Amino acid sequence: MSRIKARVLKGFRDYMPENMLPKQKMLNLVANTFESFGFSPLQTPALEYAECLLGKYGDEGDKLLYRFLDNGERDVAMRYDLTVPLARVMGMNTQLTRPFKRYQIAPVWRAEKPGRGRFREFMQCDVDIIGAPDLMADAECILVGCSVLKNLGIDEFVIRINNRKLLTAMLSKYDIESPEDTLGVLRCIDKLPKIGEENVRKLLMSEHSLPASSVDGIFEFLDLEPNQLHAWFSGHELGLLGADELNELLKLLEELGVSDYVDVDLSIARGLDYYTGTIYETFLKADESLGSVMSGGRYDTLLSMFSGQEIPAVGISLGVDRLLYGLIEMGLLEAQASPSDALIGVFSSDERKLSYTVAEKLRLNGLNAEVYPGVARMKKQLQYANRQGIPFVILVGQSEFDRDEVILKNMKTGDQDHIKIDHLADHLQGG
RNA sequence: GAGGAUGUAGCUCAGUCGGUAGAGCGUCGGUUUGUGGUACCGAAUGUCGCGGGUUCAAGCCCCGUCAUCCUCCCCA
Repeated sequence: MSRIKARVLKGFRDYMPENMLPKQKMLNLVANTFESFGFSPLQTPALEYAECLLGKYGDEGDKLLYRFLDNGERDVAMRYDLTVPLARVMGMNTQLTRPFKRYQIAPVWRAEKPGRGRFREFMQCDVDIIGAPDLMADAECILVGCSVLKNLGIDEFVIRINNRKLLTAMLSKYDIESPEDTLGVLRCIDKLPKIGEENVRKLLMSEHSLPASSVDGIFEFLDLEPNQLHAWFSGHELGLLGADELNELLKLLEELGVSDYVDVDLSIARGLDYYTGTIYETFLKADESLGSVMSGGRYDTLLSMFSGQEIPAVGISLGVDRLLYGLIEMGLLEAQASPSDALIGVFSSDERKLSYTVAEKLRLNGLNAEVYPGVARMKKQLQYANRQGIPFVILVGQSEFDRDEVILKNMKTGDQDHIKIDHLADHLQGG
């Protein structure tokens, strides 16, 4: 039999146990936090009709879809994010009670060129509120995001918020109206923290051939305080609306007690073009170079593509992999090869049933316990526990069992003691 | 998609002037047949990314190709 070369596709990864265990811990906590705010889980198919996804992400986005004909010649594509499938679900289930609050944690696929921290398959984790035009919904998304990070043990982070209406209004003030120009200029402004004001000015003038007066105006806008926005946009309806929205949101966030985590940053733009109002990105102070770990915004027009009517929507999305990386980097989560609290060794075939008895007893007490699957030399069994990072090994032979005892060995310190079987779970739970 | 760098043992890498390969770590075995992680002893391991060319001779030189990493780009 010829051997097949073992390999995975570029941009795709195996998720090994040592990473999956902390990741699942994190995701459980995230899901519980979402549910504590009344968000319900939703699951949608990996594969969608291509037409359901096309035209929602901009021209670039369409090119990044994994798209092909299935065996029945149907034009299909793998989901690119979780927001558009949600919009599709809303279009198919118009009877759903609104506001509809759901969360979804699932992989998405983008046929991008993979790079550092960028993959073709990655996990997204979204919470959205559909059918709530009030800014209270925007504020709630931000509040949930703060709770998630705090529950994960992160306290040093900043959520930068902005409003697309302000950006659109500001650009139209300088006669930048076409979608391509708008996006191009926004993308340019988005680079501000990365490349600095001078370079952004140069880019705006060279690549977008903006007059110096417009560029000056753009930077004047970027330096405005929230309370100056209203005056700056005087007479400009959309701009005034955006200014009011932003200030009202800030007031709400104050009421919710999360203002300390929030910063207004008028240069935040976000890549996807379906955002219509509030937008936000979140950075960990410990490592801002990680990029945004949580972002999103309001998209009041996207749903109309499926339902024919405008349904307001707002949501936030966690960068699961980045967040996990950050948590491990900050020492808040540890890589872990095995979920077991204890390994029960086996001395002989005659004594293995004793090991099974002890293991079952631990499981009934809510502990994770595994019996070594074989009658190997004790050296090998201990070595296995050691390599898997299992903190305790329990040895039980007939002589110990006859006295209702086991040997409990702490693999970190090397200490071992005879423990009554009835007290075993307490010893393990106590650490 | 554009530019740059790198591909040699499971991993990290060395390899001189072209003369068909080496170290450390890891793995396996032993010192301890009911005790790991530290110590000591021993062993196994290669289509030198792939294809072609130059040469008496190529890991090394030339051409092509593929893969990986970095930068630009874009994002989560």
